[in-house]
Amino acid sequence: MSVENNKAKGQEMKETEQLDEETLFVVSQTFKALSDPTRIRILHLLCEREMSVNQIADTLELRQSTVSHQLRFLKNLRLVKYRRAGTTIFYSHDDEHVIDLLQQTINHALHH
Amino acid sequence: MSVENNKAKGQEMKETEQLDEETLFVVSQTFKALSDPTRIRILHLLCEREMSVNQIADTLELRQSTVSHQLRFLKNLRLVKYRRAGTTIFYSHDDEHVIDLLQQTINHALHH
DNA sequence: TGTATATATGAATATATGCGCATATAAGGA
DNA sequence: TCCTTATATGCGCATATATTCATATATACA
Repeated sequence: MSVENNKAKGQEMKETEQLDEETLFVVSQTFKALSDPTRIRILHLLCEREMSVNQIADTLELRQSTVSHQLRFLKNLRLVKYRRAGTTIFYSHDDEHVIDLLQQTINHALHH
Repeated sequence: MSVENNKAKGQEMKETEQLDEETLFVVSQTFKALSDPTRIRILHLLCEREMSVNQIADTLELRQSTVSHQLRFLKNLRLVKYRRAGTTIFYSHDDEHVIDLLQQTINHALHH
């Protein structure tokens, strides 16, 4: 968790200072989550409302296993959460910051 | 390339509407550029000032060829630009939006 | 032209990633 | 309990990616 660097001091990162490994890992993981078209489509769907695995698969025309695999990926990074209702599991987004990054970038791309 | 979607109308993306392929591609490429620790370190360096290939390699303790390969990647996405000075080539960032995404995410990671 | 320095590039390799199939698990109902 | 539905997961394949080595290119200068 803590390292022998600037983060320990709890202050702003100075410009030239190098990033500590943990920060580098977290940042790269965050962007990696958003670097795959399938995951982007899933997260974009979940921006608006929770959906079951099959609903997502049907909507995006993906195999159930593909969706499940990617949801596990997103769940491990705590970008989505879920609730069970009988045999159905509803997923929803769980990281406002990441959703924000996604929306910003989508809007930026749409407006050239 | 084009789909029966909303972007054609040139209006804001409605919530549930699906992303067209081109937008999906641009967005995923953008995040992919930021998903690698080496590229993050390079871009983070270039946030402050322009640097030559060797300066980057020395600072980050990377091989010259590694830096050069990644700079080509970033250059192809127009995230960096360069200027030549003799035999030395100075690189600098060239996409404020992407630098913004990076800074946001670094700060978010640093402040938990 | 020849040498030195800086950068770029191609090929090879190792690793990571995304997907699909088949199957396992879990919950609900007859 | 058996059957059905919904979801999760292990494995393997194909492909993508990052890095390194060796070498090519480019510029400056003697």
